[in-house]
Amino acid sequence: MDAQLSPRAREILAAASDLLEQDDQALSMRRLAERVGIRAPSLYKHFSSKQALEAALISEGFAQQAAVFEAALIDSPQPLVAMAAAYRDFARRHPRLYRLMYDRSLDRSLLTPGSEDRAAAPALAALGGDDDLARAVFAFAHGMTILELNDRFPPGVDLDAAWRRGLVGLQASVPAPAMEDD
Amino acid sequence: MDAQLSPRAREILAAASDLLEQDDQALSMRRLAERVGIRAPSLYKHFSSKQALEAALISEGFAQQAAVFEAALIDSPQPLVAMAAAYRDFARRHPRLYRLMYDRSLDRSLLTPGSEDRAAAPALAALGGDDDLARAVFAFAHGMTILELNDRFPPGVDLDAAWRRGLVGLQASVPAPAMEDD
DNA sequence: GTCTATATCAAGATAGAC
DNA sequence: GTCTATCTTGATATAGAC
Repeated sequence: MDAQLSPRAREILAAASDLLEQDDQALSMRRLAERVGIRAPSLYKHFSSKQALEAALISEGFAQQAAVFEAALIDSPQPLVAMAAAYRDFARRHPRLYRLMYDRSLDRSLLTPGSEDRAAAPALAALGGDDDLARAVFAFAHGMTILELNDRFPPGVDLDAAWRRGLVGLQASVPAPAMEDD
Repeated sequence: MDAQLSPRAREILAAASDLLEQDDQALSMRRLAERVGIRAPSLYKHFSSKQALEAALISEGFAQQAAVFEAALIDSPQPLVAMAAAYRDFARRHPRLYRLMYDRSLDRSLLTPGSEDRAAAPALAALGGDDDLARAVFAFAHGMTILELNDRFPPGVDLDAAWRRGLVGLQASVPAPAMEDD
């Protein structure tokens, strides 16, 4: 992944990834430079702008999501359930990256081409190619996830139960996988 | 609503509401003061901080949502469908207020007491008091809404269809309203 | 590819006079 | 309740030397 990045740029990106998860304001060009051991203006030799750097982080995030979703699709007898668990888990492990990826509009011209689609493909496959249903499931998963990150559910509630309830309802209309003898 | 606010504070709040929807960075204390016709430091005689002012905007937003949801609950033969339409409509009419209300954690001690619960109550009633299902429906509605605002669906897709698909699935498990002769 | 120096701009907030 | 003056802090980014 990110084959077009220089080794130095990759080091900077790794440092940015660490910084991002520290706290909401941690990722500034100054702090990133300090972390890397150079001065802030030098960063611009590697990334043309902060936005470009963030786009690289986002592309990496999509690649990570794609990997875990593909694993869920292959390994599990209930791909959608496994994918939902993986979705929530990714966001809880990287909450600020998740926000960076989903809280705003994307300038897709800055992303690694195809990275967003690759993350979405396994879910669409699990849903039998039904686009409307895939959008509804995506919305449900994102809603559960971001509302949890934003503390919008009362403390102590059983979010697993809400996830199950939602997935059961949405999944009712999924065509069953084809049998071997069909 | 907001009975504890002075008339002047209410004027300021109305100006803040206008400014907020102008663009993402429009609501600063300086610009707000200019809009109102005073200097920025004077605002602090009316709101103790920018956060307090934002909390007042958020409380107002919840009150507006409560009003439209209550209307949907009373007027419609399909309250959940009507509420979903009202939910989406509110967010599209006030996209930046909607983001302010839902994009981050809330300091609920700054809100008008009960405003958040009042907005949630009609949906819970429409769902027969099933908390898990209410959370799933809330997550679906928020997800559809915020992903639309963030341009996360391909251009030109039929979002009405995705809304219907989601609501139909989730609603399958809603207990039917009691019949007169039950 | 790194540096120093700097431009440019913006933000929230406080002190104290009137 | 308004003002002026100011504090404090922060940000992204560029120019040009080495």
